[in-house]
Amino acid sequence: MAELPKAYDPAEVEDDLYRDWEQAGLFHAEPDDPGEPFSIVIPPPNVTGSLHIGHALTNAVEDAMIRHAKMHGKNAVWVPGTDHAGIATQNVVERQLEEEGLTRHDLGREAFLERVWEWREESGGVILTQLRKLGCALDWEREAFTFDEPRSRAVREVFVGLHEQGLIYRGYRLINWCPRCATALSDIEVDHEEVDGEMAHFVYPYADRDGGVEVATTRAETMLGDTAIAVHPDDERYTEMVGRTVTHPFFDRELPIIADEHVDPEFGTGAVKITPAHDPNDYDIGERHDLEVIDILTDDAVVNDNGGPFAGMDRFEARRAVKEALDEKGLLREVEAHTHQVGHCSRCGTVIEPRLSEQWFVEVRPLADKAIAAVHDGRTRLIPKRYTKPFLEWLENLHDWCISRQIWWGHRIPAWYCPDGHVTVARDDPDECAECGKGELTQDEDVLDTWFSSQLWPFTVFGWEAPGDTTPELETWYPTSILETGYDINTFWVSRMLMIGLWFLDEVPFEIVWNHGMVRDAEGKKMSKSFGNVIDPLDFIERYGADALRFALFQHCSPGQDVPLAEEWVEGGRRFANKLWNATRFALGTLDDTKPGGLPDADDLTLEDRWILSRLAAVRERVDGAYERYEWSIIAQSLYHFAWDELADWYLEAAKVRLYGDDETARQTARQVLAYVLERLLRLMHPVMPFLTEALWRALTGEPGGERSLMATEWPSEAGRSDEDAERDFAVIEDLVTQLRKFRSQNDVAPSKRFDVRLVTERAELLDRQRELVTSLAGLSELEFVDAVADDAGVAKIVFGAGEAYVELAGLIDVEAELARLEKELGKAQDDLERSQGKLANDAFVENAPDEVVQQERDRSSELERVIREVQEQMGALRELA
RNA sequence: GGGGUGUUAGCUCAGUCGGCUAGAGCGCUUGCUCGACACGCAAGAGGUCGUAGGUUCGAUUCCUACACACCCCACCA
Repeated sequence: MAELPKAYDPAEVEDDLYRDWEQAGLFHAEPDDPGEPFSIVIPPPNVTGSLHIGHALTNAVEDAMIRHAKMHGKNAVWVPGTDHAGIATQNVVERQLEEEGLTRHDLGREAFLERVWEWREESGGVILTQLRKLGCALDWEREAFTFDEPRSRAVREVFVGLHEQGLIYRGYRLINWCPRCATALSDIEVDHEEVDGEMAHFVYPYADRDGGVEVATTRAETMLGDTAIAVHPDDERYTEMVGRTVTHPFFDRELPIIADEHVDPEFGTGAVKITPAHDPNDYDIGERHDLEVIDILTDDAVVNDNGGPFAGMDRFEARRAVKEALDEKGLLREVEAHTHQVGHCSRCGTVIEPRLSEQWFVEVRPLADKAIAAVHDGRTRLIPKRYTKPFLEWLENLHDWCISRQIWWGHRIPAWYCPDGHVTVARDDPDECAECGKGELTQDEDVLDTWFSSQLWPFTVFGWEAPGDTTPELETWYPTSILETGYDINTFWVSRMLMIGLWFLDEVPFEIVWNHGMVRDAEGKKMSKSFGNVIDPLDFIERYGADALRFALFQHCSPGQDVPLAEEWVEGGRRFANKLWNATRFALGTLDDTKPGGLPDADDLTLEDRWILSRLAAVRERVDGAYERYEWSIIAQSLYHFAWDELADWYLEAAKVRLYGDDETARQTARQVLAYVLERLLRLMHPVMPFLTEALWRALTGEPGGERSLMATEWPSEAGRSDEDAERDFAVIEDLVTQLRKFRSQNDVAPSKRFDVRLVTERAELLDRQRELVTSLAGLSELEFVDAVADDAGVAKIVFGAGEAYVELAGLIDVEAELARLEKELGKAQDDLERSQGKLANDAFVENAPDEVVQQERDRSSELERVIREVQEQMGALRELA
């Protein structure tokens, strides 16, 4: 094998390795492949997107799961694909048009859609290419798109099916309207944010007497659509007013005062203005009392003709104008500051307008009930468990789902209207009205919520297009083994997949929902463009390597916990990769032609061999356990600790005695053990750092790659060998060596300077056998075992767990030089102390400086006093010696 | 308003069933070109485990209350 370069250069190997795996078919699986089925479907990223750090986390984790499963001999498949992401994608293309000074309406529906498809063809696949950079073992032959032909057929089938079952209906309802996107949204596409606003109080004058009813509102302009005043039925203040009317200040309209349980008498004046067209509660009240509904806004939230003198004003402009007009009429009472929650469009941030509108809905209750049952009886489990409760509560309180969107990019609603207004919902485009037989049908202009198609993902990717469909893929891989995703889309996506999967396939789409956290910056803050703390994973991959990024993510990733990420962590990942690279380089330089294989005869194993094999068994067990619980941080940290601290720092150093010695048998034993341990470690690490381990494994084993890749090897389920005796004995060595090194460091004995040690120890027999090891690791010349050593100023006594070590100081320490050094140290400390005490003696300082600063100075003084005492003691001892 | 999470070293986090001297990375200090690695080696400093109680032989770990921080959900104008 060619010699490895001195440092690991990820860019040099990553792309080639990926291509090699792919060409060898290691990413691909067929239903009839051997092994227990294991499947994951990728949370399809938006075609618009480019890889962000959240994708990197999800996909690194899923990749590790897939590689782990494959190494366990499972028939593992990971299906890639993208989401057409209705509004998000449409917005992107609309923004492009804007730069050309165009709107989608200038192009018209067809040309616009062509344009979006074009754009998707050009740049829509970028994100998938980026996933390759991360190392993802995705089965590219199975790539799917939520808006491709097979998926579209399934969407249509599901829509028509639910409609036939009466679970999809069209109706006038109050929905969330985004005036910028000009479309309806579902409840969860609205983000509530606290906003500082105003609560305006004003009076509706009674129609038939003096005075009036005071009401309060944060959205004054809605009063243009008010059609009643409501009070609580038991509110005595208003009892006699119920049934009377007030007059509208701007219109020739009388509003009845009605009684409704919904009103909270404690809040405000206890009287509420009712705007059925623009407030969900008011709408319900309007239904109960059969109130008139007056819509006062246009699609883009401008006051319409119903707003009389305010028509043409933007809603916020109208808000001010209405208040002014009320004030002029002497009806405005007070305007108080009021912070409240305001809904914003989750796609563009525009303030949402509740609005009455005709839309398509899914009646979710029956579907949700099935999902609830599945979670209750454990057919689907959420990890961590704590997400279960909010998940269930959400399902229990679910309102019907508004699925129609007034945009163009998406699955067109398969409903047609005849001139008489009859509705035909059909699997195939109809020629005539199902009700009256008339032709000249026009299709509904709207498209479906993007989540309506992505909810079908876990089975449409396996070929499901209609109820009853079965394919080998479905039979093998559905339900999927695990659904891994951020907790932020449990409601958007996970819940809907669960509901619809149960409804149409009568089976949960996944047994486990494993939630990772959100990637944060180094301070634990949310990453956002406005903060400027966004990390670009591709940039990091380029600079540090995919494995370094992956490792940094894994290190902090445990169920449900947010993952802090900073450049230093990724740098740490690269350092670790480099460490392993160099450990392997060392091995290659010393192994000669020895390839990894089995272990030598147990009789030939030395203490350090038995120890590292035992540690290997331990880390393997720990990693296996952590995999069962998906505790990535434990997996990463255990591997790190084993590879760096135990293998590199201790075992390699210990093995050098034999590897560089001249006992051929011993050398061969060391080589075999080293090759064995390293090879097993690379396997254990492969799911976490696939590129690095693959490159090193090929160098180590001489295997050619392709089908004979590390990726295709078996998980080392039996690696290592537990050995308590070896662990206990090696701990004695570690302890002694560490204490001796400490002595060396504290006394400034040069690392190259060897010295003699006499030991008084209960483990003389062990240490005598391991004399060479100890001497080598601690840099000793002689090791002598004695029964006792008399107290003597010239001898240092070093205590360790199994006894004491004694070192002659004479000749070891350069007394003069050491005294000079200490003299200098003492001088500096005394100067510092003098200055510090001077400060403290200064009353002005003590009086005026902040308490903590004064305290700091006091602490400093006493610390300096302590240092001075210690240095003086040391100098005393040294003088005695000289 | 409801629900949840967290509070451990300067920073970011581990800490499995309550039990040896509470760990890691980064940062910091000191010394080292020791035949893999200065992307390194060795040694070190640094923690009243948020506060107050309780259970226990023993609590960072379990319970209660409180404080602070963060997150999610929610149609009180």
